[in-house]
Amino acid sequence: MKGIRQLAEHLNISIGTVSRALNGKPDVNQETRRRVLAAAEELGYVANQSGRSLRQGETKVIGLMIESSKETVENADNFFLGVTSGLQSVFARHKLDLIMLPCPSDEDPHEYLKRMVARRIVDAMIISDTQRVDRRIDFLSRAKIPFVALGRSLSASNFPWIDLDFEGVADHAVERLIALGHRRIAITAPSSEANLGYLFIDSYRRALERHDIAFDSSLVIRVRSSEEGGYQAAHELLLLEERPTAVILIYELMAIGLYRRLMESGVMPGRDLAVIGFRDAPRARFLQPSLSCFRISLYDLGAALGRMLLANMPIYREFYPGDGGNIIWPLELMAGESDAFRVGVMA
Amino acid sequence: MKGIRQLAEHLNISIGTVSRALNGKPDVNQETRRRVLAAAEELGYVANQSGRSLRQGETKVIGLMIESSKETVENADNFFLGVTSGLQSVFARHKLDLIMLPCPSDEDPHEYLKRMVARRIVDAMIISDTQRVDRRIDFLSRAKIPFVALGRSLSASNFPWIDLDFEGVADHAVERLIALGHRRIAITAPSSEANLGYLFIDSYRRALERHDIAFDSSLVIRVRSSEEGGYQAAHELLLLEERPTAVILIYELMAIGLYRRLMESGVMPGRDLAVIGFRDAPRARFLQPSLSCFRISLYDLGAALGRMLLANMPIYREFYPGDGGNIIWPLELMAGESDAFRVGVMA
DNA sequence: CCTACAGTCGTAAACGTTTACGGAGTGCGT
DNA sequence: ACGCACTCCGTAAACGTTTACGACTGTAGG
Repeated sequence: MKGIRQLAEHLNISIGTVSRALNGKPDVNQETRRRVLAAAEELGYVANQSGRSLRQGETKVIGLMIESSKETVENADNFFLGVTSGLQSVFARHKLDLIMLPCPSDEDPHEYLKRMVARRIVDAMIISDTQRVDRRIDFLSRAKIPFVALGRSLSASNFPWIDLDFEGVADHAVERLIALGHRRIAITAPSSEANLGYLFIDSYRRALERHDIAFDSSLVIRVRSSEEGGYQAAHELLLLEERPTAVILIYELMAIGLYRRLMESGVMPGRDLAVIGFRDAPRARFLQPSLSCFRISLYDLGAALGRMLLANMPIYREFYPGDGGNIIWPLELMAGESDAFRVGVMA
Repeated sequence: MKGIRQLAEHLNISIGTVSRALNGKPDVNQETRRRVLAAAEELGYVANQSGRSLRQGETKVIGLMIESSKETVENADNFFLGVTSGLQSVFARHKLDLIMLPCPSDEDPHEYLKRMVARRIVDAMIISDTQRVDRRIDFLSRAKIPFVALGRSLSASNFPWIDLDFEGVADHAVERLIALGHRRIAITAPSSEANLGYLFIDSYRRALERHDIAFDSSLVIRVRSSEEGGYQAAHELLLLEERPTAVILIYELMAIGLYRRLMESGVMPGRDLAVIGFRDAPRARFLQPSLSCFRISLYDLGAALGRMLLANMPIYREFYPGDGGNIIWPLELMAGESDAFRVGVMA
């Protein structure tokens, strides 16, 4: 089966009518439409995407750009696959397909994005891992490519994004720990330029000051957000002269390494040191003692991203009237055993 | 910047010449080519992929199909991101782009594949998670779409694939454990139809028989290949009347749950029960005691897949003369502490 | 009987490329 | 002066769709 022309010849109908029948246009006889659909099914005809895209200037494909930097590969922990399901649940309603565009680690993400967009293989883009200043956002805005970002950025004043509620998490974590009697609370921050670090630490600082606890920069541990980073964070914590009684992890995977290093020194998490993590990943779920951490439904997040994207595309806007604005995505604390003690009582 | 026509007008050159200049065709003046390339760079022109694909019937895009079933989402553990890097390292040489095609969990993988292929958004396919009988393989063969599979299958007698050396791993693990004095060795098998389970168990059985140890089907634990599955596997092991002294895990992530359940019953992995895993994932790296497991370089695997695919595409075949055949991918044992004891000596 | 109109369908142009073909110009040998 | 080879470039067709436009029916209303 080659193209629509062969299908039309096989039916003794003009190619225009066949196209209209397949695309559900109104001016075609019911009986004709039935025959066309049946023949298409039988011969396994599917429209050639190149021809269609060329004609109508759209591809019905949405791209999800993911960066395959070494750090992402080690840490992503199915984050993207999880989000993908949610996205697809929304896109399926409009016969849109989702493809993932993995940016090679040796290529500049901005250049990669430009290349993909210029080639017109997608109609719209979802970008993640936004940086504090991120040229991709300016580019997409200027080029008028519909997009939505997973993560805030300072690059443009007004663009569609969803971001996790880092500030809420840091705030909640600090309040919770203080309520449990902690006064000396450490926190980890990413070493990269990702935007989340600033918000996270700022909120932590404000929460402390609200309780008249002085901010101590030696308690902000800058390590990679990975298992190894967690190991190193624990190492640095143990070196502090006045050891903190609690630590907040910006990425819960770090808990795995952190636990390990602590136990090597005979420090028991959940008894000698309270630990709270952020953004639960499947692999941290089995820690012992179980980790208190802030969870997120990747599926729901993906669906929200999808709706917001479509709300920003003229053709689909009408279907998603309320989904235009930005979202700070709330997280829910799953209390575990890793911080279940009061300072001075058990420690 | 719209298309090649605008670029041509801007240069006062015919559109044919511009195209030839950009595509490195021989019959174009050096100076003209230089001007064209400069103008293209300046105006940010990139060829519209739809037009190009339509004309030449190829897209310069390779698709990597991944199934986002629940099990995959929980377990994949960046397996695909790792492989992706290797693939891209090969594809970059030919200006091929890789996209990932996530099959929605509610769609039949075979239908999804057909749809993607019919739409002609990719020139070739990499499929994974091959089943014992897998209609995708017949389809791709018949449709003459170049492809390569990650995983063997019985579906077609001759198609390009790479598969992990399950048999070698099971064999090696059994031999190693027997050398350490073990006689009663349990093994886990997947509950799904994936092909690997059969090979794994078969090889395990043969290795045992080689040492005159009777195959005991109660030692083959069928659970999901996940952390939860590991937990359950341990549970079942503990219920056996004559408890095994060693267990081989088909998926090392299971070790996390397994360890947990064992410790709950006071059974110490690496002292009371030897554990060997398969296909190391980053998240198992931090187990305590460290897990003995068979490693694999995802990058190298991806690169091999890429070469094999190109060797099966007429245009690129010449570049990869030796990469046509199938590969059984060897794995290397990384000895850890989880099986480092002799039966009867320490236990 | 004429007009209007709704329901169908065919025709052809257009989308942005690539490429086969042929033409214009130049240089060279006879 | 002529033919020939070579270099460079323009022309136009083709890829597979979608869709604006108009043509052709049949029917209803006047």
